[in-house]
Amino acid sequence: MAKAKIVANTRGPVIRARDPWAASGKMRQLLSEEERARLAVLASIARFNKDEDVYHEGRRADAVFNIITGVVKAYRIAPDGSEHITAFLFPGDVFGLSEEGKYTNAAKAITPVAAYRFPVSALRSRLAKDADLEFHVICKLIHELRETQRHALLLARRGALSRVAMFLQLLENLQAGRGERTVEIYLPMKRSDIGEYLGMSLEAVSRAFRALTSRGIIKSRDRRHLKITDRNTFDEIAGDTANTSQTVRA
Amino acid sequence: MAKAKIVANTRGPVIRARDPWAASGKMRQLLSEEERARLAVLASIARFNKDEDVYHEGRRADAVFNIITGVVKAYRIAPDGSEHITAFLFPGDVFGLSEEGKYTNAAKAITPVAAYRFPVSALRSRLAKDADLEFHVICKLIHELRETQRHALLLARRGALSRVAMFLQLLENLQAGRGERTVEIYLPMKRSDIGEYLGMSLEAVSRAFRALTSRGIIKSRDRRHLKITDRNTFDEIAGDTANTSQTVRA
DNA sequence: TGAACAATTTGATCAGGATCAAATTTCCGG
DNA sequence: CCGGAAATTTGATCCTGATCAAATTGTTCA
Repeated sequence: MAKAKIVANTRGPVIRARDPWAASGKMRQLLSEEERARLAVLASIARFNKDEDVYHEGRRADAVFNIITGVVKAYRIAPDGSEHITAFLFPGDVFGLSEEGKYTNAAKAITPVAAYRFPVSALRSRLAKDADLEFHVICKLIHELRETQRHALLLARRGALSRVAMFLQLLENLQAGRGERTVEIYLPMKRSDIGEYLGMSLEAVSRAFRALTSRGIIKSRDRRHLKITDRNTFDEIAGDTANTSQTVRA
Repeated sequence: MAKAKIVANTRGPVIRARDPWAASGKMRQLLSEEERARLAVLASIARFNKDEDVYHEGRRADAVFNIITGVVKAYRIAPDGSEHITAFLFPGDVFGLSEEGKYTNAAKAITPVAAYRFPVSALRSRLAKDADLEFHVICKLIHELRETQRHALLLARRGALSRVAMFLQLLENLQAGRGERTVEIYLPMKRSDIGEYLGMSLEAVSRAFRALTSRGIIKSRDRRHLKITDRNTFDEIAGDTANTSQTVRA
């Protein structure tokens, strides 16, 4: 388990929300200022170094995290030792929801990370008492569900270029949504991480980048910064199969 | 849009829940009898023939469905005309949650289907007033999120056998969870549907089945019924990378 | 019951990636 | 600023699954 330095309850954590309805184009906060305040009292701040574990599988899940700065990867180790990445988590993202007191995956900071830490028990009883807050959480979950389905959609896509392009699209949306209008896309993760997320080899990822570059579709400043130079072809390759579905079991 | 025969409010719909915490082994109902009763008054019953649309993309999302019997596939049509299946929906499953008044995917019955139909407006105001019920919905959503992430995991898996095996595992869990302890796995969907769900060609699906059969790992009675004859090798091939992660953005 | 069509299986070819190897570049600690 | 380790790129070969075709089997309905 991470030996995170818990920095005590300072002022209220500002749970900055990405637009939960991004697809609709409107920039809306998930939680109101007041709602955030209601949760604020529960949190403390934790910091993690690059490559430090936030928590790992099987660990008792006693807290939920909300990233302030940095990037985290959520992953699982397969019995054969290989690892699979289920998600990249960016500022604003919440993670660590557990099922029955155990984390079912591991999380590791891939850059220095600061995050709010919510004890799960407190959170639960708080939610139970606040219907309004709860409703927003539901909206959030539905949104997340959609994102995950998008990931599945991405994985179903054959063709390395398609996958990588769609991945870049995803990153771009994520960053644009948070107001980082730098035109440039930032890739905090390693090629091998991308490969695992996309279900392909790191070499294939590398080649896909080169292919996109040589075709003049993207242009990279260094290994972690690039911009899209040919929007049309890019979107075409990414397939742009827009949305996903919403389904729940009762 | 489906011209579903709405069969009016009969008695209360029994929202039969699959175990929301299946992984923990305990068989728990998502909603209590009483909670179900609270939702019951909102629903009517709709029936669909095999191959009939339940709803389709872009349609105003005025209702949520809860399957009583039959199987539904949720899918999207890509701009290039190809379709991708995002989920198979079985009895007990709820679907049709919309984002902003529009369905973002299509749903079609692949067998005759009966389902409860909940007008979305009524549902929403009901939920807003019932914190307890809402909490369970959250649990449900988290569960669904987990399932979807499992789907993503499945898609990331390379190797046709792995994918198909994992798919069968998924079906088995689903059916076992509902108490159908027939040992036999039932496949209500076409090979091409499976292929789309798994992101591979229908021929590859067919070959994977044959491969598993000739290796003595599964044995099929007919095209829609099979059982696993070699559990060990099966699990090994399926990779059994158990669980997934839980992540939400705030 | 058979014609017509849908679904599935099987075959053969081919391309995209995986994999193994090696050369470069980047990153860090000292 | 240097040396070593890690990350990335590049190369070459091989294999899996996509694709195109055709043969079977199943299903539906007159």
